[in-house]
Amino acid sequence: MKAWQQDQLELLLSTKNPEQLFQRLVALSRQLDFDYCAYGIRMPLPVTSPRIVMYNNYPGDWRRIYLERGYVNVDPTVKHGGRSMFPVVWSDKLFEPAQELWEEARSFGLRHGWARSSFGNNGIAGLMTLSRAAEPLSEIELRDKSMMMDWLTQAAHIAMSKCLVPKLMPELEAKLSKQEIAVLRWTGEGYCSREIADLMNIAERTVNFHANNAMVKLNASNKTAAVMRAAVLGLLY
Amino acid sequence: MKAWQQDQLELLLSTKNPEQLFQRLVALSRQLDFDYCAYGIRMPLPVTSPRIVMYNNYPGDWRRIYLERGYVNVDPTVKHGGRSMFPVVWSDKLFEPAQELWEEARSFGLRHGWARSSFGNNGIAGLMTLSRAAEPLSEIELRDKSMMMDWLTQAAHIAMSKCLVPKLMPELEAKLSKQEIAVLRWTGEGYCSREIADLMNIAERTVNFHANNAMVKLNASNKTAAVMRAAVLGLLY
DNA sequence: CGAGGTACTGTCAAAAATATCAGGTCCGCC
DNA sequence: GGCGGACCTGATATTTTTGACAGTACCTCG
Repeated sequence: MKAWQQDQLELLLSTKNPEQLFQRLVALSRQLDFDYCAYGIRMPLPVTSPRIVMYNNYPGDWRRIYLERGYVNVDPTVKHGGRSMFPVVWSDKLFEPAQELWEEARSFGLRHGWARSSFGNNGIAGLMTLSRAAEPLSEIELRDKSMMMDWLTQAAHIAMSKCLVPKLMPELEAKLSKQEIAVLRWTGEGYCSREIADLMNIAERTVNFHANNAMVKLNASNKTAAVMRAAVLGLLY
Repeated sequence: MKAWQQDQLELLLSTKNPEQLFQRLVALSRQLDFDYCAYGIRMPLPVTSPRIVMYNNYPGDWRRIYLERGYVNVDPTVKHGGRSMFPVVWSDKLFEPAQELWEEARSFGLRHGWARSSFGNNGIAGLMTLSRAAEPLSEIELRDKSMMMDWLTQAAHIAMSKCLVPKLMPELEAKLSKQEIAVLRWTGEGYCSREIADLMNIAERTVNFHANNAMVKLNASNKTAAVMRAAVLGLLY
């Protein structure tokens, strides 16, 4: 369990293939005495139906059921993770709004678990879940291991993001020029082209020109979409 | 150094006063053998000049100089932190683009340091910096402590965010209705009111009505600003 | 049962954004 | 010395947004 961190993080980051990367996460989870590891990652776009990818080593049947019934939209751990970076331990109370899911999960041996989300500067969100059938998570165990569990969550996020961005989030690779960024910023602040032209001491036509270029680069169909995309992708800071 | 985590995190979270909270961070930094601790937090709005708050226990003169010269806009650790959640160790190479800052910092005893940024689901960014005059950070030290440094970064982010949001980011407290969120989502996707009306099976006027309510709640002067604010604040997921 | 919140709808005129046309300079890099 | 990129500008026609007017319908909670 020693010599984690540096070495392990570099190893994770050097893994190009997401499946292979996930297998390494599973191995690390096992070192922390968790049979199951699940990692879900959500891209920030499109906002109306964010792209979500999930990896886990759950029993095949449970994987299928979870997917088929769209449990991801009900799962209280997912809901919690979306709103808070605070770790949660599975409990009856937590799963109260999703009895069915909870009972079924347990029937597959997913009885005791822990989950924590992570966020990056690019709008990508991740959720790490560690679980097992046998031993409940005691206070003492959490005291001893939570730091490594947190580390694993962070490491997984960084490595998985890096590995999945090129395929799943090509807009993130867009390079906006300084003027384009400035125009998008002011636009997002609510100023109209005319006002921005005054602020930047350029012609209104030029403001629209930059805005248009940004729209093309971000594959957005209008200014509002361009501003939003740039914003959620962290391109404006 | 034991019994960190749970207890400490709860202690940090229970601290309402940011200055007092920071003093606790300083104490924890000391336990990790760092004389200096600095924590900077950046609110996501307004995008044209994000509100930034900094806490540190640096010598008074250095604090003043850093502020006066606007070093925050030049500081390579800040720049790095804004783009990556990866930790960095201070080095000549890192500070190459800001020689002046680097030399002056060292003259104040800020010779060896480490920095790491953190991000939340609400667009708030944080940067933790741990530093000291005497010993350089060795590989071995990092191996032993980096996990706790990471933990401290995360904990500081969560605690500081919670503590500063009410004063610095009131928009974050806005509660948007389902319909308002739906309208903002589609708007951010680039659809115009007419199209959204069809998608949602309501009148165009109603779409505008919801959009307008969202604008009021978010204190935005037009739809574009409303969408952007909701997006960066993580209100659309 | 009334109050308050959410959802929903209508019309009209002014203001802004978008599409599309066609140009120009300045800079660093190969 | 040319080439690509960022930067800058003009005019016009069409679509969209915004703001301000004024309402109805439903549900929940006290």
